[in-house]
Amino acid sequence: MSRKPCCVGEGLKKGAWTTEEDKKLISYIHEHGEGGWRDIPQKAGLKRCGKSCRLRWANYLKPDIKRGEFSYEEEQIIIMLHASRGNKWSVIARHLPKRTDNEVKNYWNTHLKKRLIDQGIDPLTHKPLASNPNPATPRTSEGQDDSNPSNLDEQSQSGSMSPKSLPHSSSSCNLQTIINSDETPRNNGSLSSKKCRFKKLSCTSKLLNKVATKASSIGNILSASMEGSLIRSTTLSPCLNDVFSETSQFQMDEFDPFSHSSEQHITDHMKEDINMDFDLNNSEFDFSQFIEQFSNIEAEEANAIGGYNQELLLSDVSSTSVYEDNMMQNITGWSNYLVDDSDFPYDTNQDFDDKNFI
DNA sequence: AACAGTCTCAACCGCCTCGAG
DNA sequence: TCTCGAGGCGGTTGAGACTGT
Repeated sequence: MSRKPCCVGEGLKKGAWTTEEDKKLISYIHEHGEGGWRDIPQKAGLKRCGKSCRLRWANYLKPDIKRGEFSYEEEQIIIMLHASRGNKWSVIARHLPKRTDNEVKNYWNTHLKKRLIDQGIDPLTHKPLASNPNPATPRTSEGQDDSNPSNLDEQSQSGSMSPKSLPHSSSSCNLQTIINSDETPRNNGSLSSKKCRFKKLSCTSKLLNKVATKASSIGNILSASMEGSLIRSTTLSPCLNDVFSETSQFQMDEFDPFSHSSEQHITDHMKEDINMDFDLNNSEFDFSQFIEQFSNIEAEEANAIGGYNQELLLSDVSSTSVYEDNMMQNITGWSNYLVDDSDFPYDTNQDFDDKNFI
C-alpha cells in the first residue's frame, strides 16, 4: 500500500528556485508565519508543492541559517555525534546552531566521510579500517592534513603503550540503556514519565561526570604529548567517541544549548544537575568553550560526588607515554579504560535508579 | 578553447511518525 | 482503534561549478 505523493503533476514546477519564487515565499511566511505548507503555494502564488516550499524555507530561506565553511569545532561535533548516532542528521544538526540537517548531511558526504577514509577510519563504524593503508593522521588546527611520512616509519618503534598495557576493560556495561533513553516518545509529558526522566538524567549526569573527567584528563595529557588537544584530532575523536559521546549523547541531546525549546527543560531539570552556565541566546556560540566547559564542569562534579579520584587517574596516565604515531592503539585502549566496569559505581544490569549509585 | 571527469549541494523522493478526527 | 494528512527524516539525484588534460 503506497501513499499518494504529496504533489503529483498538476503543472507544478520543479528544480532550482528562482529569486522571484524565493521572494514570494519569504514574503508570505513573514506575513502569515510557517505551517500549513500544503496551502502555502496557492496562497503565495507559487507553482510548487507544499513540501518543496517547506524544504526551500527550512534549508535555504530561513533567516537564521548559517551557510558556508564549517568551523573545526563544528566538524568535531559532527564526527562525535555521527560516531554515536549514525546518520541522524537532524539530531546532529540540533547541536550545530543555524545549520540544517541537509547541510550537515551534505558536508558529511562530501568532506568528512572522505577525510575519515583518507585517514584510514571507517566512516560507518568510526574504527580503523581493516586494511588500513594510511594510518590516521590528525588534522592540524589550521585545518590541513599534517601528513608526515616519517611518522609511519616511527610507528613501529613508538608503541611504548600497547592496548595490552592499558588498564583492562571488561566493557560489559550497557551504555545502550542510557542511549536508548533518548528514544522515548517526544510527548513525554506525564508526571511519572517526568520523574523517570529526571532519574535518568541524574544517573546519566553522574555517569557522565566520570567519563568526562577521564576524557578531560586524558585530553590534557595528549595535548601536552602531541601539541594538540583532545578535540583537535579527527583521528582521536572517532575512537574516543565510542565511549565519550555515547555516554554524553543522551545529555547532549537533552541539553541543547542552542534550542529555545530546551531552555525550559534545562531550567526545570538540568541546571542544578550539570551547572552549565551557557548563554542560550548567544548566536555566536563558542564551541570550544562548550566542549571545555562540558568536560571541566562535569569533572568538578565528579570530584564532588567523591566516587572518583582525578589526581590518581592523572598520575596513572602521566606515567605512560603517549605518542601520536600509535595513537589509534592508545586511544582504543583508553576508550576501553573509560568504560572499565570495575570503576563503574552502579549495577549496569539494573534499571537506572539513584540507589544503584555508590 | 574544448572536452571529459569530478565535485558540490540544492532539491527531490519516498517512507515514517504523530496527532487529529 | 483506525484512517488520514501534515510534517519530518534520510537517501538519492542531477545541474552547475570546478579541475585536469
